[in-house]
Amino acid sequence: MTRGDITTAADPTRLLEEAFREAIVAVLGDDYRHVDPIIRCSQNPAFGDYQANSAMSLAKHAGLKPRALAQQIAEAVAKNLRGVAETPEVAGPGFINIRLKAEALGKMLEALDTPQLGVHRDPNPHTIAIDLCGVNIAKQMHVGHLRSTIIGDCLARTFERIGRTVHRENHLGDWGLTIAMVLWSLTRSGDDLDTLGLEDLDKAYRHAQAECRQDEAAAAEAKATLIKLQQGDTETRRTWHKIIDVTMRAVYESFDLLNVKLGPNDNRPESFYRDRLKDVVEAFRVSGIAQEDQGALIVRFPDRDRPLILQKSDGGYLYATTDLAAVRRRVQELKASRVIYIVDARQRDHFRDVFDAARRIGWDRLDDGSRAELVHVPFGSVLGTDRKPLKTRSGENLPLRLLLTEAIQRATAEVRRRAENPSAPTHGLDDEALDAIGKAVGIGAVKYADLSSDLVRDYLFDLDRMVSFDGNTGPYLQYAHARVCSIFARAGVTPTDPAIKSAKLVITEPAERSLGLLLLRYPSVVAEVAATLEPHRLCTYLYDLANAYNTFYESCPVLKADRQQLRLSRLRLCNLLSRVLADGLDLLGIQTPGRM
RNA sequence: GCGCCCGUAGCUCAGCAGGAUAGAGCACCGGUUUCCUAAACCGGGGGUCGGAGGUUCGAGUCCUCCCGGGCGCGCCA
Repeated sequence: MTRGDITTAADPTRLLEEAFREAIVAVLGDDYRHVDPIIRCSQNPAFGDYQANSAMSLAKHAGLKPRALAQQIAEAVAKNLRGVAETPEVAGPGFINIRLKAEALGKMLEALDTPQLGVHRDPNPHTIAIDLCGVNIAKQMHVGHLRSTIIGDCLARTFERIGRTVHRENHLGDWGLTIAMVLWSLTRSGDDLDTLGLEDLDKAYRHAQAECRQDEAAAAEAKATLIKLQQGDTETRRTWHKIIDVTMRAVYESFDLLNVKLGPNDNRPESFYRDRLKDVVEAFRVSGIAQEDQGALIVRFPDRDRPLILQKSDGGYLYATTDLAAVRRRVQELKASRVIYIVDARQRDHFRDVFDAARRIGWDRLDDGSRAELVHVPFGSVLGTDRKPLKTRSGENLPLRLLLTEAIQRATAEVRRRAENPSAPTHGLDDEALDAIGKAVGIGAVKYADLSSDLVRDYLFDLDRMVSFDGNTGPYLQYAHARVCSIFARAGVTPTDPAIKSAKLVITEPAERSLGLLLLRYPSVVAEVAATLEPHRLCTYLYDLANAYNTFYESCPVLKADRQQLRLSRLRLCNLLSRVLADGLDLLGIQTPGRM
């Protein structure tokens, strides 16, 4: 490995790709310089650590026999990989299997053992905007906001981890007729606004909505209130600010409880765009992209019946109008090359229309002429164990607080139960400490359950399963991490001890090897999540990693290793593992208590 | 009616821009260990990957049709 390999030194896949590309060129000629060598991790250890799968398709293209070509590539690549891998072997229809030398594996792991943990920096200088959370003023947060917030925060952390600047855009619903209905309802009732809580606002919201639906006079009053709000009437504005304060105070508490990196600076409410809506509509009108139809202004698309409505026949604007204003700002002012919407899958059609309209008018174009990627990350509903969307008995959305409180209670109960074991490191901790751990575990459980399967699928909110310390759960991962911490406590050394930090990593046992190979995949997994916007890939990886660690720990003595060199090597490996685990969990927004 | 999404073990889910005999967890059955270790680890049974065609050297993965479930569809957000 040369000096120039500093970034790839810890990433065998990249190293192998290079080596194979050269080998392919050596065998087939320069025309093949840009083919993908198709390097994959082997599923089965019997086939080595990695495999190159390109020979089969290349053979067809070049008119050669697959196995014969594979043999030639294998021979050519052997030279490039001297010192790194054993002699590559051809198997099956033309797979080339590669097994890393233990020595090289140790070196790569040492190269991974940096503060960056080998994660590559994304050189793209543009920012990324993530539309997430989207709470409504005067409404409690419910399960629908949960997913958007958790997923958005996770993706934001991932992008920040690879060096991108992220704008978290909390597109608050603080404007429009629904808000006006609440304001009207509150002024009429004459309640003391200073004593109002979010539950009261929530109630007013529902009552006002029901009343306006049935009673035309009420609807007219609400509309009048909207006009007062729009015209800046002092009293109305005062009430408006008040309900925003009350709502957001509770929302910030939820953010804090959830351990998401969101705050007042991330608020970009609908009202922020209110002065821009006229321009949006005008731009579409003068460009001819939008047309009048039955008194409304709409955009038609050649490939679908459904039009996008920009302006109602009464002159009012719609949420599509605001969304277009937001796209424009995010690309042109925030300079985002990716604008990502974390919104319920049911709004797929809406975003398709909005994005297509934005592209047609060119609002996805950046200064340098490139086009920003507008992408909707759709997620499924949260279902109860009865397979129906989570609702309260009265059929309303389940408040987030209720749901989180129960998760925390369950987790805390389990933490306490385990603390009764005299050999548990948590034994004898006071209530406050145990509660703090229970909170981290409960929230971690909810988040992991949310992030660990394909986002578009509906997921079952099953507390029994998600709070369990066994299986593919948040607590299992946190537990694996805590166990590593406890080794160091027992060893009486800190992970930063120079003897550990500088120890040579020696890979001997199979379990050690599997763990090492898995650790080396971390940088590419992070990159993969950033590319695909699929956090569950990271979850699966971390779960495999925790499993590999538990197996290693079972079969490889650490503190009682028979040689001092091996002991230090394994301690260093443990430390590396714990940091990768903690780093990965942090990307998921999950905390890692030292004991649990 | 039009459109979108989903269908993998009893249950909950993976399956990495098609690659070797389809993998986990839970549950079930059996074993090891009480250990440097916080009860963890190892093994087993269980699948015509919704169905039928097609493309390919190779399909759970791509294409077409069908079945089943969910969701959306002009002035709410």
